[in-house]
Amino acid sequence: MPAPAERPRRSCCPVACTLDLLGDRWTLLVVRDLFRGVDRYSAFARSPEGIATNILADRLDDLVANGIAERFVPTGQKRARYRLTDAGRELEPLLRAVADWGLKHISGTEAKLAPQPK
Amino acid sequence: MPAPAERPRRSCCPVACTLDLLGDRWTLLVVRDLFRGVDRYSAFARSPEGIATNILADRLDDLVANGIAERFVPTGQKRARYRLTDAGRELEPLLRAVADWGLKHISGTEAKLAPQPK
DNA sequence: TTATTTACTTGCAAATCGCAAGTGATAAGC
DNA sequence: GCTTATCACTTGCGATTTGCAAGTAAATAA
Repeated sequence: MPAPAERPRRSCCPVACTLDLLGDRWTLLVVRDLFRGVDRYSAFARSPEGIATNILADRLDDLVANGIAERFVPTGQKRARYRLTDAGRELEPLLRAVADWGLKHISGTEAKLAPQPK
Repeated sequence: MPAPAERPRRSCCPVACTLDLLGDRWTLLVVRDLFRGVDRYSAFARSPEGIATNILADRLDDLVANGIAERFVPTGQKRARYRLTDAGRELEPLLRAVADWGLKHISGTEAKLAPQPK
């Protein structure tokens, strides 16, 4: 039972609807990792924030269900990987705005966000 | 006991830290209303998403505690009002990015965000 | 002076979170 | 080829948070 998933829409406001998909403490961190090129389950789990594995599984499912990320298995391999969809990639300005605000207004924050190395 | 309040910081990532303050389903909607000039408790509660009053009280407290909004009582009046601080006003690009993404990628969303009519 | 509204608070059940501990498949080492 | 470690999850469960409904005291309106 995922958290930011298919709930009844609260209003037709684009802010409210986007928050229905991304509005929680973890989803955007997974998206941030996807932007950094993280693509394996265990790698997301190793991020410094220490997401619990059940939550990670939920969030990845949500992101896939909502068309922001996709799960795939590279040919010749067996283990799953994740990558951003086009819609997911278009979250970059949003993510950047979040990072910029944090850098400016929360002391002790450090930049590290880089565009996908590839 | 507010939700997105003074928790131990999860990491020094500006995205994570910003999410510690704004990462839930309601906080940014209250900020959106503040941008629209909504300033009274009852008016926030009347927004179409229908925030529960206990949650509204919590979120307003959080926003004030985190320096994003401030509570004030106009001279000659008795009832409280709320307004954005400078830091809060600088959330505009973030809010706009959230709205833009929703408008583009979630069907049925309608724009309405306008700069504070002042 | 009485009735409304406003700005909250309180109680409580249901949903979600976060931790710890599995589990079975895959890959690595010998 | 066999053993061991890693990976991608799932499960259980207590603690926290949510969301609904109802209540309250102060302020404003009638």
